[in-house]
Amino acid sequence: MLTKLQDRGSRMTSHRLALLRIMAVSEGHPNAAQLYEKLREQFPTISLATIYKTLLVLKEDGQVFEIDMHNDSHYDGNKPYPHPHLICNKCGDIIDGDDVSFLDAIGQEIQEKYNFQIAQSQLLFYGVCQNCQS
Amino acid sequence: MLTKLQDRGSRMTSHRLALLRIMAVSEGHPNAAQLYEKLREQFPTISLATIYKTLLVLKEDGQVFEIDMHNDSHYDGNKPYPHPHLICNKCGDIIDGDDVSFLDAIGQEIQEKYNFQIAQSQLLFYGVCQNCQS
DNA sequence: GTGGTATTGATAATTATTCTCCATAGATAA
DNA sequence: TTATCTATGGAGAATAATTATCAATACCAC
Repeated sequence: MLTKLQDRGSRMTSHRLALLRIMAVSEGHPNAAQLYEKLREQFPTISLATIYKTLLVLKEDGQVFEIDMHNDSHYDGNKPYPHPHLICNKCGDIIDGDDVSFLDAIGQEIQEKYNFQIAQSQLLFYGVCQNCQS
Repeated sequence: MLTKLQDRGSRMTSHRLALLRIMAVSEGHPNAAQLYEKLREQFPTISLATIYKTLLVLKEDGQVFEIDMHNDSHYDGNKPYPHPHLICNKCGDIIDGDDVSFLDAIGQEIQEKYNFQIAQSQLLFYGVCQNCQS
């Protein structure tokens, strides 16, 4: 993971390593502010701007996926490959929708019908999650 | 369309009618600023806040669909039912991806596998459109 | 170690969207 | 038609996430 960064002329710093670790370990989908709070425990002088800059680098690297929600992006570092996200309107939880087939099928269909070269996708389903239904 | 509004206790005004007409007629997917410019031709004193307020009402009514792009929402008034949007990274065009099957299949799969009640969806595919490939 | 350069932190700037508040216009009933 | 009640409109301020600026610092190849 760090070789990928260095190949692009980027440097591996303690901040970036820590952010990568948090993204890889944490189960959730934090936003910039939440990452900021977590990193401040280890690096009390870290700036919010640094979070955004680091996330930008990691996004370009494909190591982190941005879930572009309305005026509040969240980030997925566990599974940076394209997959749907299920967002609960009640508890706000973001559930990873891997295990969903048809994705390749949809991609292929769009490619053929519209002659559109897909580079990335953002599939968000809003609704009510299992826990909030009871 | 206007009865729908009135049922909810909303009033049909000349501004709203004009905005509905523009949304229904125009082929594109304008954002708030673009709608503001178009409406200013007819109503020079209209405010940008009015655009946002009207769009909010129409969204709640289901007459307009919000394409929630990064810090710049665009709106779809032609086909307010859920369908994918193909966004070209080169020319910025937004293409309607109706005619795409598998959507119901994906919805059903998510419903079953995750026991998730889908209320709305936002399916964005980023890439290169047909025109920009040549 | 040293030097060149990417990164950092503090803060200002930007930008889309929302809020506030009062004036006005639309609907309803007499 | 007129009076009245309430939703809507306009102007500008306020909000909040994100980005830009820039001097100081830390990383890494040599």
